[in-house]
Amino acid sequence: MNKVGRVIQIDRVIHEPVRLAIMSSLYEKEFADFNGLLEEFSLTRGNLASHIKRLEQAKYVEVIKTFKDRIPHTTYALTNKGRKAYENYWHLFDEIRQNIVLGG
Amino acid sequence: MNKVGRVIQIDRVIHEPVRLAIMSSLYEKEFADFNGLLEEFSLTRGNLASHIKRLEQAKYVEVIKTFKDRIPHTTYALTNKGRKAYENYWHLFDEIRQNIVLGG
DNA sequence: AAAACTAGGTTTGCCCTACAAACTATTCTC
DNA sequence: GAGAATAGTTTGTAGGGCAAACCTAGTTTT
Repeated sequence: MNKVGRVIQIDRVIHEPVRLAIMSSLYEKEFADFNGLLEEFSLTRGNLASHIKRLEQAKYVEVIKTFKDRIPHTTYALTNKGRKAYENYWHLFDEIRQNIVLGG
Repeated sequence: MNKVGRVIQIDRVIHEPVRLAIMSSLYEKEFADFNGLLEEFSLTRGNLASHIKRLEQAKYVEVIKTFKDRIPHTTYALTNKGRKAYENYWHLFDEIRQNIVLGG
């Protein structure tokens, strides 16, 4: 293993704590809605919306808009890409933890 | 478990990838020197110095200045506080991973 | 002793991002 | 149409990472 020039290549989209928590939540529960996440993580609406937007742009999360009792209801779920990225993130972290990391 | 107002309380000092890599390296090897880290992670001197400064300010890392063949040689090591913070960081991450997180 | 080199920084300037607060758009109820 | 709720977008600010330039103390070379 070449020690020279190892590069830290962590996925910054996922690495941000709020987004990591959202991804983690979605990974386990399959679905989550806007107000649920809002309450769960004590965020402002704007802040939550912008984090989700970031995850959408990375194609990690898809948005499902429905109506529930005639009230708009937005639900989120991981895409396949998001699921893979999330798994890969943890995989990389295991390697960092064992110090066998990072790139080559 | 109260779901309202869970807070994401990740230690940002450690969470930054470069610093996480440095901490990880020190956790395993006990010691590391400036030029070793420089080479290991492909950083500029200024960038590395500023990350280490950050870790020093948090009292996670201590600096050991010696001379090696009359050439100054700076070595770094984790403090007890740093060691604990590092372990705690991973502990929190395990909880995030299992989604049993975060505060409460 | 002057020049050049080395280790280990500090300073400067740029750019990106998180965040709160304010504002907006859409659809519902009355 | 007025008012309320959801789900955003926009704006402004503060903080942080980064490279490049500069700095300082000591060492070696000439």
